[in-house]
Amino acid sequence: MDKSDVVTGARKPVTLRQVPDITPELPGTKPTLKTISRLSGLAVPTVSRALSDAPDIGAETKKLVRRIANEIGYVPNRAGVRLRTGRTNVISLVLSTEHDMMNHTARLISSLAGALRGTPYHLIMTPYFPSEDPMKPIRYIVETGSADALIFNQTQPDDSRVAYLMERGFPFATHGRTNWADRHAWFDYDNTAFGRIAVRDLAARGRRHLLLVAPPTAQTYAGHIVGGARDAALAAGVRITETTGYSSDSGSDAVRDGATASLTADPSIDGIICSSTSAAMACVGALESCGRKLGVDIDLFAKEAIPFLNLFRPQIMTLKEDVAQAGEFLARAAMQAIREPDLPPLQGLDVPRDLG
Amino acid sequence: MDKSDVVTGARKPVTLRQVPDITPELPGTKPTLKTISRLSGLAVPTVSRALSDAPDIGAETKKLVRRIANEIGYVPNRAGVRLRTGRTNVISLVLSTEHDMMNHTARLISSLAGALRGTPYHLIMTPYFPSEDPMKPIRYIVETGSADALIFNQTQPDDSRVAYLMERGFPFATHGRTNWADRHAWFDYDNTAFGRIAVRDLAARGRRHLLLVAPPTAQTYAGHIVGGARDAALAAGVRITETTGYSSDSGSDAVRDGATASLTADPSIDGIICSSTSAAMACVGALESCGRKLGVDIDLFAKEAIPFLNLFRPQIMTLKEDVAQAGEFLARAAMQAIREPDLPPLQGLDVPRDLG
DNA sequence: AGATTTTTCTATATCGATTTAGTTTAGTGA
DNA sequence: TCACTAAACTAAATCGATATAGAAAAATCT
Repeated sequence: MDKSDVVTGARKPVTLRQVPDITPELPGTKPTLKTISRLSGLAVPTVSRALSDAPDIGAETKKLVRRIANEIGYVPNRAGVRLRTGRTNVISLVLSTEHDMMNHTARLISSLAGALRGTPYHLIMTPYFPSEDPMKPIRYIVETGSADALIFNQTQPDDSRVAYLMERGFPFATHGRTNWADRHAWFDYDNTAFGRIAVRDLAARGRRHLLLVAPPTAQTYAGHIVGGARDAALAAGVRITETTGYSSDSGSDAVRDGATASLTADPSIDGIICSSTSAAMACVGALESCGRKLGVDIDLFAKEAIPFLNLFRPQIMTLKEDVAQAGEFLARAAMQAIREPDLPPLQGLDVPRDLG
Repeated sequence: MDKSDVVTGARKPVTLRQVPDITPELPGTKPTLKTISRLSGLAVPTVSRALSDAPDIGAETKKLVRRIANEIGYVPNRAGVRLRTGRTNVISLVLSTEHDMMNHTARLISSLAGALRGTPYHLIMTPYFPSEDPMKPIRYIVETGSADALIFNQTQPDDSRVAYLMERGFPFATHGRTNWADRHAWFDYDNTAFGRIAVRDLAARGRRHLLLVAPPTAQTYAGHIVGGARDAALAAGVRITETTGYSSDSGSDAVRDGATASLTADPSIDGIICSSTSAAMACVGALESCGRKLGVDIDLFAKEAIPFLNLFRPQIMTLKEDVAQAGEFLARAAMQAIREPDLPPLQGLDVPRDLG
């Protein structure tokens, strides 16, 4: 027996009559709840509640309303919803405009956008410039309520943005972990594994002294790479030199010059580990200018988001970071943080497989 | 004499008294016009009109209202404005998720975002998938009114998106021209000049038979490149072969295979022109696999958004396309299309300077 | 002086959706 | 049969900003 047949003491529900008039009054006018109200003869709030499947609306009524809504192509007005409920249906991707980040970021954007297809959420970009306070865009979004959730990257261990958002209970997901990783949503590439694999594979090729061109130490993942590399170096009995004065984010020229200096200062270096594509290209420039032969008397191990480096030099040893996976995960994590704030936050680690 | 002193027959304006109470009632509550209304003793519409500098509000009143607004950090609620006026303060960048997302688009995004800083406009991304109708996202934005203007690229001569938007009078700006270029806002790289310079520079190096790896013919700029190249080829007396079966957008593998076939089929080819970075890299792969020596018995001329190719192979002849300039221009063009629909649309051409 | 004009402000309605507090109707129990 | 309850609605208020119409006060004109 259908639940809707059990009517015990009830007001007569509306009869499922024919829709009187489908043609909208003004052709250029978008349908609203009022349009459906007029067409169905029901009050506007009834229509609203019917569409949101509220328990105090009759089954036949819901069916009628949904049919009309479908036929006239009703889509809720976002400004109306936002004004009344505060829900924006917007997820903001906050990103640095630093160019180094950009090819990575472009992939992230497209995968985030893809994951939000079919959901009511839109993706907006809130850029900030490396020269200004990273807190600024975050505060702006939270204070103006211009998004339901935030996604951002370049996390630091004691990231002030994360602290701020957790304190306020504002939904967010990060690309990269923090000291409070157990308490918020994140997705991360397993950079510890990257560091470990890099050292192991280089050691397996007989390299004994590795130059590690890591990210700036402020970033959480720099620690991961260094940690993984050190562990593996101990195990394999190889030596590691961490760069000082330049990092994988320093820009091509700085890395090239820095690496050249490092290689000249210590000719025993026979392997390089790079955490970014552009740093890897700069290092190739450096080692070739020092007269070293890649794959012969020195090896280079690098991480990349796009299969590019092996077109550049087939000898480079590479590990792929699947940014598309990150985007898809972060979109889901952000939506869950919005809709189910009490559930444990989604967390995901992309563990690279060593194909070497 | 101050204009505000000329009071000829007027209602007594409000006295510029001290603000009675600055503390907002509930600390977590964002200030609205109502807050300013309460603090100033003025009606809400008066406050609104004062802030928008309406002519029927007294100078002292405006000063008072602005001061309070500043002190309590008033920011207009976007949903309120949007609901009432229909203005979204949003500009949508519509882009394909497939294309050459890596360099080009990423730069475009960051420069667009930069140009919109300090304006009330936000940038949202509306991606579409190559498999689906390019009209779909456009129609969605226009019909749901989710942006005030659109920006998109990959224009075709008789672009249906442009036709649709012009017909409806919806503000937009394109990266790339169309048949109706005189009637809408656009920014374009002068690809005719690119084609011309490429041929001339290759001819100057003694190359006599050039392979042109152009974009898909559907795109407007493909015609420009081909046109420029043909003209210059006539003038210089060199031969041009346009690729068939593959274009600069076909993907690295397809370009590599195609170019290999072309070079094998016609060994007289001693120069290649590429309109994209990835195609250029693929062509290098092809020519090297044919045993040709870049810069010695064959030359390659390519366009790139980021100085990358000369790290890859210093012998590649390159011309730079300044995408940042495009982003900045398109942002301004879109804003003008919104605010001054009757002014002639902004149009800009980036003419490359030949440094060869 | 009285009517008119000007300036400056207020009252009210509105955009679209949703929440809260009723109201109607039909069936139930005594 | 009559109060009582449950179900299924409707009415009114609200979110924040703004457009429109109208009202109050001061200066000007006749």
